[in-house]
Amino acid sequence: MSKSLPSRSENYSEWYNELVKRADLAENSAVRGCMVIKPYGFSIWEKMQRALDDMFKETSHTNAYFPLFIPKSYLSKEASHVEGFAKECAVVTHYRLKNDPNGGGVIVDPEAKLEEELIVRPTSETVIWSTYKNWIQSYRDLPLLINQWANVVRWEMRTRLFLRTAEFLWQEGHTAHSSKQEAIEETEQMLEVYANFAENFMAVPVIKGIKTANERFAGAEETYCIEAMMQDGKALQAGTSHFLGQNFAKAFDVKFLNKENQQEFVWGTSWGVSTRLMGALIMAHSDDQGLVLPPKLAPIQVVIVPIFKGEEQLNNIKSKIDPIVKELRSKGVSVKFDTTDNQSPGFKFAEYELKGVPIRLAIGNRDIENGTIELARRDTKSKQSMPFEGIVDSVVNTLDEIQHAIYQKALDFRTENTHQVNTWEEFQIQIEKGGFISAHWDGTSETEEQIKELTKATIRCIPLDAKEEVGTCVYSGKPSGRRVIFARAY
RNA sequence: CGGGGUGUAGCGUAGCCCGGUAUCGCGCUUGGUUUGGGACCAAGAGGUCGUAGGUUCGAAUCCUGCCACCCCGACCA
Repeated sequence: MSKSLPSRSENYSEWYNELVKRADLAENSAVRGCMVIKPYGFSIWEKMQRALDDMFKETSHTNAYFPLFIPKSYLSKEASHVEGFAKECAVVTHYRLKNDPNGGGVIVDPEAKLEEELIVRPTSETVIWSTYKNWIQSYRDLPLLINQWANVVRWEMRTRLFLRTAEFLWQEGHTAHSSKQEAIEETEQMLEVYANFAENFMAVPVIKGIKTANERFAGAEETYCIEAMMQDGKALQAGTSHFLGQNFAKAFDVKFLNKENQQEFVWGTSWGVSTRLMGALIMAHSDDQGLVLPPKLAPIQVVIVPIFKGEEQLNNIKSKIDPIVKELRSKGVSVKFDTTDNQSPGFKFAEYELKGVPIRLAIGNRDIENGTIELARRDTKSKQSMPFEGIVDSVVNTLDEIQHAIYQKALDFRTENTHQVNTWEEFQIQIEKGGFISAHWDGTSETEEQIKELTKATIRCIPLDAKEEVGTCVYSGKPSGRRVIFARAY
Protein backbone atom coordinates (compact mmCIF):
# COMPACT_ATOMS: atom_id res chain seq x y z
CA MET A 1 0.00 0.00 0.00
CA SER A 2 1.46 3.32 -0.98
CA LYS A 3 1.58 5.93 1.71
CA SER A 4 -0.13 8.86 0.12
CA LEU A 5 -3.48 9.24 -1.55
CA PRO A 6 -3.87 10.17 -5.19
CA SER A 7 -4.23 13.95 -5.26
CA ARG A 8 -7.53 15.69 -5.89
CA SER A 9 -6.13 17.80 -8.68
CA GLU A 10 -4.70 14.85 -10.58
CA ASN A 11 -7.67 12.54 -10.40
CA TYR A 12 -10.58 13.57 -8.30
CA SER A 13 -12.61 10.40 -8.58
CA GLU A 14 -9.66 8.15 -7.86
CA TRP A 15 -8.87 10.31 -4.85
CA TYR A 16 -12.43 9.81 -3.65
CA ASN A 17 -12.48 6.05 -4.18
CA GLU A 18 -9.14 5.56 -2.48
CA LEU A 19 -10.04 7.79 0.40
CA VAL A 20 -13.24 5.91 1.13
CA LYS A 21 -11.32 2.65 1.28
CA ARG A 22 -8.21 3.83 3.04
CA ALA A 23 -10.08 5.74 5.71
CA ASP A 24 -11.99 2.55 6.47
CA LEU A 25 -15.36 3.97 5.57
CA ALA A 26 -16.59 1.34 3.15
CA GLU A 27 -15.58 -1.25 0.60
CA ASN A 28 -17.10 -3.05 -2.34
CA SER A 29 -18.90 -6.26 -1.55
CA ALA A 30 -19.37 -9.62 -3.21
CA VAL A 31 -22.56 -8.28 -4.75
CA ARG A 32 -22.04 -5.88 -7.59
CA GLY A 33 -23.07 -2.36 -6.75
CA CYS A 34 -23.52 -3.05 -3.06
CA MET A 35 -21.17 -1.88 -0.37
CA VAL A 36 -20.00 -2.93 3.02
CA ILE A 37 -20.09 0.05 5.34
CA LYS A 38 -17.22 -0.49 7.74
CA PRO A 39 -17.37 0.35 11.45
CA TYR A 40 -15.67 3.73 11.13
CA GLY A 41 -17.91 4.77 8.26
CA PHE A 42 -20.97 3.47 10.01
CA SER A 43 -20.13 5.46 13.14
CA ILE A 44 -20.39 8.62 11.08
CA TRP A 45 -23.69 7.49 9.61
CA GLU A 46 -24.96 6.73 13.11
CA LYS A 47 -24.12 10.26 14.19
CA MET A 48 -25.99 11.61 11.20
CA GLN A 49 -28.95 9.39 12.02
CA ARG A 50 -28.99 10.49 15.60
CA ALA A 51 -28.96 14.19 14.78
CA LEU A 52 -31.59 13.86 12.07
CA ASP A 53 -33.80 11.58 14.13
CA ASP A 54 -33.78 14.09 16.97
CA MET A 55 -34.81 16.80 14.55
CA PHE A 56 -37.62 14.65 13.19
CA LYS A 57 -38.87 14.00 16.71
CA GLU A 58 -38.71 17.69 17.52
CA THR A 59 -40.99 18.32 14.56
CA SER A 60 -43.53 15.78 15.87
CA HIS A 61 -42.69 12.81 13.67
CA THR A 62 -42.61 9.23 14.91
CA ASN A 63 -40.76 6.25 13.51
CA ALA A 64 -42.35 3.10 12.15
CA TYR A 65 -41.31 0.32 9.86
CA PHE A 66 -42.87 -0.92 6.64
CA PRO A 67 -41.91 -4.06 4.73
CA LEU A 68 -39.03 -4.49 2.32
CA PHE A 69 -41.24 -6.16 -0.28
CA ILE A 70 -43.94 -4.50 -2.31
CA PRO A 71 -46.56 -6.42 -4.26
CA LYS A 72 -45.99 -5.75 -7.93
CA SER A 73 -49.53 -4.49 -8.42
CA TYR A 74 -49.00 -1.65 -5.94
CA LEU A 75 -46.28 -0.10 -7.99
CA SER A 76 -48.48 0.29 -11.03
CA LYS A 77 -51.15 2.30 -9.24
CA GLU A 78 -49.53 5.68 -9.63
CA ALA A 79 -48.64 6.10 -13.29
CA SER A 80 -45.68 8.47 -13.20
CA HIS A 81 -44.29 6.74 -10.12
CA VAL A 82 -44.03 3.38 -11.94
CA GLU A 83 -42.46 5.04 -14.89
CA GLY A 84 -39.83 6.60 -12.70
CA PHE A 85 -38.74 3.42 -10.96
CA ALA A 86 -39.69 0.47 -13.17
CA LYS A 87 -36.29 0.35 -14.85
CA GLU A 88 -34.34 -0.19 -11.68
CA CYS A 89 -36.37 -2.59 -9.58
CA ALA A 90 -35.19 -5.90 -8.17
CA VAL A 91 -37.93 -8.50 -8.34
CA VAL A 92 -38.53 -11.53 -6.15
CA THR A 93 -40.10 -14.34 -8.17
CA HIS A 94 -39.56 -17.46 -6.04
CA TYR A 95 -39.58 -18.37 -2.39
CA ARG A 96 -37.59 -21.59 -2.19
CA LEU A 97 -34.34 -23.23 -3.22
CA LYS A 98 -33.60 -26.90 -3.57
CA ASN A 99 -30.62 -29.12 -4.13
CA ASP A 100 -29.68 -29.40 -7.76
CA PRO A 101 -30.48 -33.02 -8.75
CA ASN A 102 -27.47 -32.84 -11.10
CA GLY A 103 -25.18 -31.81 -8.25
CA GLY A 104 -23.70 -28.34 -8.19
CA GLY A 105 -25.32 -26.88 -5.11
CA VAL A 106 -28.70 -25.23 -4.88
CA ILE A 107 -31.03 -24.08 -7.61
CA VAL A 108 -34.23 -22.08 -7.56
CA ASP A 109 -37.11 -24.47 -7.08
CA PRO A 110 -39.30 -23.98 -10.18
CA GLU A 111 -42.26 -25.31 -8.17
CA ALA A 112 -41.94 -22.38 -5.77
CA LYS A 113 -42.98 -19.55 -8.03
CA LEU A 114 -44.75 -16.69 -6.29
CA GLU A 115 -48.31 -16.06 -7.35
CA GLU A 116 -47.64 -12.33 -7.32
CA GLU A 117 -44.09 -11.20 -7.74
CA LEU A 118 -42.63 -8.91 -5.11
CA ILE A 119 -40.62 -5.79 -5.73
CA VAL A 120 -37.78 -4.91 -3.42
CA ARG A 121 -38.69 -1.36 -2.40
CA PRO A 122 -36.98 1.39 -4.36
CA THR A 123 -38.98 3.74 -2.07
CA SER A 124 -42.03 3.04 0.03
CA GLU A 125 -44.79 5.41 -1.06
CA THR A 126 -46.91 2.58 -2.39
CA VAL A 127 -46.83 0.23 0.61
CA ILE A 128 -47.23 3.12 2.97
CA TRP A 129 -50.18 4.69 1.21
CA SER A 130 -51.92 1.34 0.93
CA THR A 131 -51.53 1.11 4.71
CA TYR A 132 -52.56 4.71 5.37
CA LYS A 133 -55.86 3.93 3.69
CA ASN A 134 -56.71 1.82 6.74
CA TRP A 135 -55.39 4.30 9.24
CA ILE A 136 -57.16 7.40 8.10
CA GLN A 137 -60.89 7.95 8.38
CA SER A 138 -61.41 11.37 9.87
CA TYR A 139 -59.68 14.76 9.91
CA ARG A 140 -58.97 13.82 13.52
CA ASP A 141 -56.54 11.17 12.28
CA LEU A 142 -54.53 13.88 10.56
CA PRO A 143 -51.84 14.92 10.22
CA LEU A 144 -50.13 11.55 10.14
CA LEU A 145 -46.41 12.18 10.55
CA ILE A 146 -44.28 9.09 10.09
CA ASN A 147 -40.68 8.39 9.28
CA GLN A 148 -38.84 5.17 8.67
CA TRP A 149 -35.16 4.28 8.64
CA ALA A 150 -34.65 1.60 6.05
CA ASN A 151 -32.66 0.20 3.20
CA VAL A 152 -33.86 0.49 -0.37
CA VAL A 153 -32.71 -1.03 -3.64
CA ARG A 154 -32.35 0.69 -6.98
CA TRP A 155 -30.62 -1.42 -9.58
CA GLU A 156 -28.19 1.15 -10.89
CA MET A 157 -26.02 0.56 -13.94
CA ARG A 158 -23.01 2.34 -12.56
CA THR A 159 -22.33 2.63 -8.90
CA ARG A 160 -19.87 4.41 -6.62
CA LEU A 161 -19.36 3.91 -2.94
CA PHE A 162 -21.88 6.04 -1.02
CA LEU A 163 -22.75 8.25 -3.99
CA ARG A 164 -24.72 5.67 -5.88
CA THR A 165 -25.08 2.10 -4.72
CA ALA A 166 -27.63 -0.55 -5.65
CA GLU A 167 -28.67 -0.83 -2.03
CA PHE A 168 -28.48 2.16 0.25
CA LEU A 169 -29.64 3.23 3.66
CA TRP A 170 -31.87 6.19 4.17
CA GLN A 171 -34.80 7.61 6.01
CA GLU A 172 -38.07 8.30 4.29
CA GLY A 173 -40.72 10.45 5.87
CA HIS A 174 -44.29 9.99 4.69
CA THR A 175 -46.95 12.34 5.93
CA ALA A 176 -50.64 12.83 5.29
CA HIS A 177 -52.53 16.08 5.80
CA SER A 178 -56.02 17.45 5.61
CA SER A 179 -55.13 20.49 3.55
CA LYS A 180 -52.91 21.37 0.66
CA GLN A 181 -51.49 24.30 2.56
CA GLU A 182 -50.49 22.16 5.52
CA ALA A 183 -48.81 19.59 3.27
CA ILE A 184 -46.83 22.28 1.52
CA GLU A 185 -45.77 23.68 4.87
CA GLU A 186 -44.62 20.23 5.94
CA THR A 187 -42.62 19.84 2.73
CA GLU A 188 -40.96 23.17 3.32
CA GLN A 189 -40.38 22.51 6.99
CA MET A 190 -38.52 19.28 6.24
CA LEU A 191 -36.43 20.97 3.61
CA GLU A 192 -35.50 23.45 6.30
CA VAL A 193 -34.59 20.59 8.64
CA TYR A 194 -32.31 19.13 5.99
CA ALA A 195 -30.67 22.44 5.23
CA ASN A 196 -30.13 23.04 8.91
CA PHE A 197 -28.59 19.59 9.32
CA ALA A 198 -26.33 19.99 6.29
CA GLU A 199 -25.06 23.37 7.37
CA ASN A 200 -24.83 22.95 11.13
CA PHE A 201 -23.76 19.34 11.43
CA MET A 202 -22.11 18.48 8.14
CA ALA A 203 -20.76 22.02 7.74
CA VAL A 204 -21.83 21.89 4.11
CA PRO A 205 -23.55 25.00 2.76
CA VAL A 206 -26.55 24.20 0.61
CA ILE A 207 -28.85 25.96 -1.78
CA LYS A 208 -32.51 25.38 -1.09
CA GLY A 209 -34.61 25.21 -4.18
CA ILE A 210 -37.27 23.61 -6.30
CA LYS A 211 -36.63 21.03 -9.00
CA THR A 212 -37.75 21.55 -12.54
CA ALA A 213 -40.32 19.17 -14.01
CA ASN A 214 -37.54 17.07 -15.54
CA GLU A 215 -35.80 16.50 -12.25
CA ARG A 216 -38.90 16.11 -10.13
CA PHE A 217 -39.60 12.96 -8.13
CA ALA A 218 -41.84 10.54 -9.99
CA GLY A 219 -45.27 11.02 -8.48
CA ALA A 220 -44.69 14.41 -6.88
CA GLU A 221 -46.33 17.72 -7.67
CA GLU A 222 -43.30 19.61 -6.48
CA THR A 223 -39.84 18.49 -5.42
CA TYR A 224 -37.79 20.68 -3.10
CA CYS A 225 -34.11 19.99 -2.69
CA ILE A 226 -30.88 21.07 -1.14
CA GLU A 227 -27.89 21.22 -3.47
CA ALA A 228 -24.29 21.24 -2.34
CA MET A 229 -21.07 21.93 -4.23
CA MET A 230 -18.25 19.43 -4.09
CA GLN A 231 -14.58 20.40 -4.34
CA ASP A 232 -14.45 19.46 -8.02
CA GLY A 233 -17.18 22.00 -8.67
CA LYS A 234 -19.87 19.43 -9.30
CA ALA A 235 -23.25 19.61 -7.63
CA LEU A 236 -24.64 16.97 -5.35
CA GLN A 237 -28.25 16.71 -4.35
CA ALA A 238 -28.09 16.20 -0.63
CA GLY A 239 -31.74 15.85 0.26
CA THR A 240 -35.21 16.05 -1.22
CA SER A 241 -38.65 16.87 0.11
CA HIS A 242 -41.70 16.23 -2.04
CA PHE A 243 -45.14 17.70 -2.06
CA LEU A 244 -47.18 14.79 -3.41
CA GLY A 245 -50.47 16.61 -3.78
CA GLN A 246 -53.28 14.08 -3.76
CA ASN A 247 -51.56 11.76 -6.25
CA PHE A 248 -51.00 8.85 -3.92
CA ALA A 249 -54.20 9.45 -2.00
CA LYS A 250 -56.09 9.07 -5.26
CA ALA A 251 -54.06 6.08 -6.39
CA PHE A 252 -54.65 4.28 -3.10
CA ASP A 253 -58.02 5.77 -2.30
CA VAL A 254 -57.05 7.44 0.94
CA LYS A 255 -59.90 9.71 2.02
CA PHE A 256 -60.94 11.40 5.21
CA LEU A 257 -64.15 12.89 6.48
CA ASN A 258 -63.74 16.62 7.05
CA LYS A 259 -65.47 18.77 9.65
CA GLU A 260 -68.34 19.32 7.24
CA ASN A 261 -68.83 15.55 7.03
CA GLN A 262 -67.56 15.40 3.46
CA GLN A 263 -65.13 12.88 1.97
CA GLU A 264 -61.86 14.38 0.75
CA PHE A 265 -58.61 12.94 -0.51
CA VAL A 266 -55.69 13.58 1.85
CA TRP A 267 -52.63 15.57 0.88
CA GLY A 268 -49.22 13.90 1.09
CA THR A 269 -45.53 14.58 1.41
CA SER A 270 -42.42 12.45 1.42
CA TRP A 271 -38.84 13.39 2.15
CA GLY A 272 -35.52 11.60 2.43
CA VAL A 273 -31.81 11.70 2.86
CA SER A 274 -29.51 8.75 2.34
CA THR A 275 -26.02 7.38 2.88
CA ARG A 276 -25.22 9.59 -0.06
CA LEU A 277 -24.71 12.29 2.55
CA MET A 278 -21.54 10.41 3.43
CA GLY A 279 -20.28 11.10 -0.05
CA ALA A 280 -21.16 14.77 0.29
CA LEU A 281 -19.39 14.98 3.61
CA ILE A 282 -16.24 13.39 2.24
CA MET A 283 -16.11 15.43 -0.94
CA ALA A 284 -16.95 18.74 0.65
CA HIS A 285 -14.09 18.99 3.12
CA SER A 286 -11.40 16.37 2.71
CA ASP A 287 -7.92 17.02 1.34
CA ASP A 288 -4.99 15.11 -0.11
CA GLN A 289 -3.98 13.91 3.34
CA GLY A 290 -7.34 12.31 3.99
CA LEU A 291 -10.70 12.99 5.52
CA VAL A 292 -11.58 16.23 7.22
CA LEU A 293 -14.58 15.65 9.44
CA PRO A 294 -16.72 18.26 11.13
CA PRO A 295 -16.44 17.82 14.91
CA LYS A 296 -20.17 17.29 15.26
CA LEU A 297 -20.06 14.14 13.14
CA ALA A 298 -16.55 12.84 13.87
CA PRO A 299 -16.61 9.47 15.64
CA ILE A 300 -13.40 10.48 17.38
CA GLN A 301 -13.16 14.21 18.03
CA VAL A 302 -9.83 14.22 19.79
CA VAL A 303 -7.00 11.75 19.62
CA ILE A 304 -4.20 11.90 22.14
CA VAL A 305 -0.86 10.50 21.02
CA PRO A 306 1.73 9.94 23.72
CA ILE A 307 5.40 10.10 22.78
CA PHE A 308 7.41 7.93 25.07
CA LYS A 309 10.35 5.62 25.60
CA GLY A 310 9.59 2.70 27.82
CA GLU A 311 6.81 1.97 30.23
CA GLU A 312 7.92 4.41 32.87
CA GLN A 313 7.52 7.41 30.59
CA LEU A 314 4.20 6.11 29.33
CA ASN A 315 2.91 5.73 32.88
CA ASN A 316 4.05 9.22 33.62
CA ILE A 317 2.10 10.54 30.63
CA LYS A 318 -0.92 8.42 31.53
CA SER A 319 -1.09 9.92 34.99
CA LYS A 320 -1.30 13.37 33.42
CA ILE A 321 -3.66 12.44 30.58
CA ASP A 322 -6.16 10.13 32.24
CA PRO A 323 -7.87 12.99 34.14
CA ILE A 324 -7.95 15.05 30.93
CA VAL A 325 -9.66 12.20 29.09
CA LYS A 326 -12.19 11.93 31.87
CA GLU A 327 -12.89 15.64 31.89
CA LEU A 328 -13.28 15.82 28.12
CA ARG A 329 -15.67 12.91 28.16
CA SER A 330 -17.70 14.53 30.89
CA LYS A 331 -18.13 17.46 28.53
CA GLY A 332 -19.40 15.13 25.82
CA VAL A 333 -16.18 15.10 23.78
CA SER A 334 -15.23 11.74 22.29
CA VAL A 335 -11.58 11.06 22.96
CA LYS A 336 -9.19 8.32 21.98
CA PHE A 337 -5.99 8.02 23.97
CA ASP A 338 -3.81 5.85 21.77
CA THR A 339 -1.26 4.19 24.01
CA THR A 340 -0.36 1.34 21.68
CA ASP A 341 3.36 1.00 21.15
CA ASN A 342 3.47 -1.00 17.95
CA GLN A 343 3.26 2.13 15.83
CA SER A 344 5.46 5.16 15.94
CA PRO A 345 3.96 8.56 16.73
CA GLY A 346 4.59 9.65 13.16
CA PHE A 347 2.57 6.75 11.86
CA LYS A 348 -0.26 7.58 14.19
CA PHE A 349 -0.24 11.23 13.13
CA ALA A 350 -0.65 10.25 9.50
CA GLU A 351 -3.26 7.63 10.30
CA TYR A 352 -5.52 9.93 12.30
CA GLU A 353 -5.18 12.61 9.66
CA LEU A 354 -6.32 10.09 7.07
CA LYS A 355 -9.32 9.40 9.25
CA GLY A 356 -10.17 13.03 9.70
CA VAL A 357 -9.93 13.30 13.48
CA PRO A 358 -10.46 17.06 14.08
CA ILE A 359 -7.96 17.53 16.92
CA ARG A 360 -4.78 15.73 17.83
CA LEU A 361 -3.00 16.25 21.11
CA ALA A 362 0.58 15.05 21.39
CA ILE A 363 2.46 14.88 24.64
CA GLY A 364 5.96 13.67 25.46
CA ASN A 365 8.56 13.97 28.13
CA ARG A 366 9.62 17.39 26.94
CA ASP A 367 6.04 18.67 27.36
CA ILE A 368 5.76 17.19 30.80
CA GLU A 369 8.88 19.07 31.86
CA ASN A 370 7.61 22.31 30.30
CA GLY A 371 4.02 21.94 31.40
CA THR A 372 2.84 22.00 27.76
CA ILE A 373 0.98 19.86 25.25
CA GLU A 374 0.83 20.10 21.45
CA LEU A 375 -2.52 20.74 19.83
CA ALA A 376 -2.88 20.07 16.08
CA ARG A 377 -5.90 20.98 13.98
CA ARG A 378 -6.84 18.67 11.15
CA ASP A 379 -8.58 21.31 9.07
CA THR A 380 -5.72 23.82 8.92
CA LYS A 381 -2.87 21.38 9.60
CA SER A 382 -1.59 23.92 12.11
CA LYS A 383 -0.10 22.89 15.43
CA GLN A 384 0.95 24.79 18.45
CA SER A 385 2.36 24.13 21.86
CA MET A 386 -0.17 25.04 24.52
CA PRO A 387 -0.03 25.29 28.29
CA PHE A 388 -1.18 22.03 29.80
CA GLU A 389 -3.35 23.91 32.23
CA GLY A 390 -6.64 24.74 30.61
CA ILE A 391 -6.18 22.33 27.72
CA VAL A 392 -9.69 20.99 28.13
CA ASP A 393 -11.18 24.41 27.48
CA SER A 394 -8.85 24.95 24.55
CA VAL A 395 -9.97 21.68 23.03
CA VAL A 396 -13.65 22.42 23.48
CA ASN A 397 -13.23 25.88 21.97
CA THR A 398 -11.13 24.62 19.11
CA LEU A 399 -13.69 21.96 18.21
CA ASP A 400 -16.22 24.71 17.93
CA GLU A 401 -13.89 26.82 15.83
CA ILE A 402 -13.19 23.95 13.47
CA GLN A 403 -16.88 23.30 12.97
CA HIS A 404 -17.34 26.92 11.90
CA ALA A 405 -14.10 27.19 9.97
CA ILE A 406 -14.77 24.28 7.66
CA TYR A 407 -18.27 25.55 6.98
CA GLN A 408 -16.86 28.95 6.12
CA LYS A 409 -14.21 27.41 3.91
CA ALA A 410 -16.82 25.40 2.00
CA LEU A 411 -19.00 28.48 1.71
CA ASP A 412 -16.14 30.58 0.37
CA PHE A 413 -15.33 27.86 -2.13
CA ARG A 414 -18.90 27.81 -3.33
CA THR A 415 -19.02 31.59 -3.61
CA GLU A 416 -15.81 31.64 -5.65
CA ASN A 417 -17.16 28.97 -7.94
CA THR A 418 -20.60 30.38 -8.54
CA HIS A 419 -20.92 32.66 -11.52
CA GLN A 420 -23.66 34.74 -13.01
CA VAL A 421 -23.73 34.12 -16.72
CA ASN A 422 -25.73 36.04 -19.30
CA THR A 423 -24.75 34.70 -22.70
CA TRP A 424 -24.62 31.25 -24.22
CA GLU A 425 -20.93 31.70 -25.12
CA GLU A 426 -20.07 32.52 -21.53
CA PHE A 427 -22.16 29.60 -20.37
CA GLN A 428 -20.25 27.08 -22.48
CA ILE A 429 -16.91 28.39 -21.30
CA GLN A 430 -17.87 28.63 -17.68
CA ILE A 431 -19.45 25.18 -17.44
CA GLU A 432 -16.12 23.62 -18.45
CA LYS A 433 -14.51 25.30 -15.47
CA GLY A 434 -17.00 23.66 -13.12
CA GLY A 435 -19.01 25.20 -10.35
CA PHE A 436 -22.48 26.64 -10.30
CA ILE A 437 -23.86 28.88 -12.97
CA SER A 438 -26.64 31.28 -12.16
CA ALA A 439 -28.47 32.05 -15.38
CA HIS A 440 -31.84 32.83 -16.85
CA TRP A 441 -33.94 30.02 -18.24
CA ASP A 442 -37.14 30.22 -20.24
CA GLY A 443 -38.91 27.63 -18.11
CA THR A 444 -39.28 24.96 -20.78
CA SER A 445 -38.17 21.34 -20.58
CA GLU A 446 -36.99 21.52 -24.19
CA THR A 447 -34.43 24.18 -23.39
CA GLU A 448 -33.30 22.34 -20.29
CA GLU A 449 -32.81 19.14 -22.29
CA GLN A 450 -30.97 20.94 -25.06
CA ILE A 451 -28.57 22.46 -22.57
CA LYS A 452 -28.04 19.11 -20.93
CA GLU A 453 -27.34 17.49 -24.26
CA LEU A 454 -24.83 20.13 -25.24
CA THR A 455 -23.04 20.69 -21.96
CA LYS A 456 -24.00 17.83 -19.57
CA ALA A 457 -25.19 20.51 -17.19
CA THR A 458 -28.62 20.25 -15.60
CA ILE A 459 -30.73 22.70 -13.71
CA ARG A 460 -29.99 21.83 -10.12
CA CYS A 461 -32.76 23.96 -8.76
CA ILE A 462 -34.72 27.13 -8.87
CA PRO A 463 -33.47 28.71 -5.65
CA LEU A 464 -36.17 29.55 -3.15
CA ASP A 465 -34.58 32.91 -2.60
CA ALA A 466 -34.20 33.69 -6.31
CA LYS A 467 -34.89 37.35 -6.93
CA GLU A 468 -37.60 38.34 -9.37
CA GLU A 469 -35.51 39.74 -12.17
CA VAL A 470 -36.35 40.41 -15.79
CA GLY A 471 -33.97 38.68 -18.15
CA THR A 472 -33.65 36.51 -21.20
CA CYS A 473 -32.94 32.78 -21.33
CA VAL A 474 -29.25 32.07 -21.72
CA TYR A 475 -29.98 29.51 -24.43
CA SER A 476 -33.19 30.48 -26.22
CA GLY A 477 -33.24 34.22 -25.59
CA LYS A 478 -36.87 34.00 -24.51
CA PRO A 479 -38.00 36.01 -21.50
CA SER A 480 -37.32 34.75 -17.99
CA GLY A 481 -38.37 36.00 -14.59
CA ARG A 482 -35.55 34.65 -12.44
CA ARG A 483 -32.20 32.94 -12.47
CA VAL A 484 -31.75 29.22 -11.86
CA ILE A 485 -28.70 27.18 -10.88
CA PHE A 486 -27.01 25.09 -13.55
CA ALA A 487 -24.20 22.61 -12.87
CA ARG A 488 -22.84 19.27 -13.76
CA ALA A 489 -23.98 16.90 -11.06
CA TYR A 490 -23.31 13.61 -9.32
C1' C B 1 -26.30 -3.06 -23.15
C1' G B 2 -21.95 -0.89 -26.35
C1' G B 3 -16.26 0.46 -26.08
C1' G B 4 -11.64 -0.33 -23.31
C1' G B 5 -8.94 -2.79 -19.39
C1' U B 6 -7.69 -6.15 -15.36
C1' G B 7 -7.84 -10.90 -12.59
C1' U B 8 -0.93 -14.01 -9.36
C1' A B 9 -0.59 -14.28 -0.67
C1' G B 10 -4.73 -9.59 3.28
C1' C B 11 -3.12 -5.24 -0.19
C1' G B 12 -0.06 -3.47 -4.36
C1' U B 13 2.80 -5.98 -8.05
C1' A B 14 7.01 -8.93 -11.37
C1' G B 15 6.91 -13.11 -14.40
C1' C B 16 3.26 -14.21 -19.76
C1' C B 17 5.74 -12.16 -25.84
C1' C B 18 9.94 -16.76 -25.87
C1' G B 19 5.97 -23.06 -21.38
C1' G B 20 10.10 -26.09 -16.78
C1' U B 21 4.67 -25.08 -10.45
C1' A B 22 6.29 -18.15 -8.72
C1' U B 23 9.39 -12.15 -7.85
C1' C B 24 9.47 -7.89 -4.97
C1' G B 25 7.30 -4.23 -1.56
C1' C B 26 3.62 -3.28 2.26
C1' G B 27 1.04 -5.78 5.97
C1' C B 28 1.08 -10.18 9.46
C1' U B 29 3.84 -13.55 13.48
C1' U B 30 8.17 -14.04 16.95
C1' G B 31 12.50 -11.86 19.28
C1' G B 32 15.43 -7.58 20.01
C1' U B 33 16.61 -2.38 19.43
C1' U B 34 13.48 2.04 18.82
C1' U B 35 9.66 6.22 19.38
C1' G B 36 8.74 14.84 18.88
C1' G B 37 5.89 13.42 11.28
C1' G B 38 4.48 7.14 8.01
C1' A B 39 11.39 3.26 12.68
C1' C B 40 15.24 -0.68 12.16
C1' C B 41 17.56 -5.64 12.36
C1' A B 42 16.90 -10.87 12.38
C1' A B 43 13.98 -15.16 11.86
C1' G B 44 9.20 -16.92 10.11
C1' A B 45 3.98 -17.90 8.34
C1' G B 46 1.09 -17.19 4.10
C1' G B 47 -0.27 -18.64 -3.06
C1' U B 48 -6.27 -24.14 -6.09
C1' C B 49 -1.75 -17.97 -10.38
C1' G B 50 -10.43 -15.81 -11.44
C1' U B 51 -12.91 -20.41 -13.40
C1' A B 52 -13.92 -24.72 -16.78
C1' G B 53 -11.96 -27.22 -20.66
C1' G B 54 -8.09 -27.95 -24.56
C1' U B 55 -2.81 -28.33 -26.56
C1' U B 56 1.75 -30.43 -24.24
C1' C B 57 6.12 -35.04 -21.08
C1' G B 58 5.13 -30.41 -18.50
C1' A B 59 0.72 -24.39 -18.45
C1' A B 60 0.57 -18.38 -14.35
C1' U B 61 2.62 -18.41 -19.42
C1' C B 62 -0.29 -20.92 -25.62
C1' C B 63 -5.82 -21.79 -27.40
C1' U B 64 -11.33 -21.73 -26.39
C1' G B 65 -15.61 -20.88 -23.35
C1' C B 66 -17.43 -18.76 -18.91
C1' C B 67 -17.33 -15.56 -14.51
C1' A B 68 -16.05 -11.31 -11.76
C1' C B 69 -14.36 -6.50 -11.10
C1' C B 70 -12.65 -1.57 -12.77
C1' C B 71 -12.73 2.64 -16.28
C1' C B 72 -15.50 5.35 -20.37
C1' G B 73 -20.77 6.04 -22.49
C1' A B 74 -26.70 5.56 -22.28
C1' C B 75 -30.06 5.50 -16.91
C1' C B 76 -30.25 7.60 -11.89
C1' A B 77 -30.70 9.97 -5.21
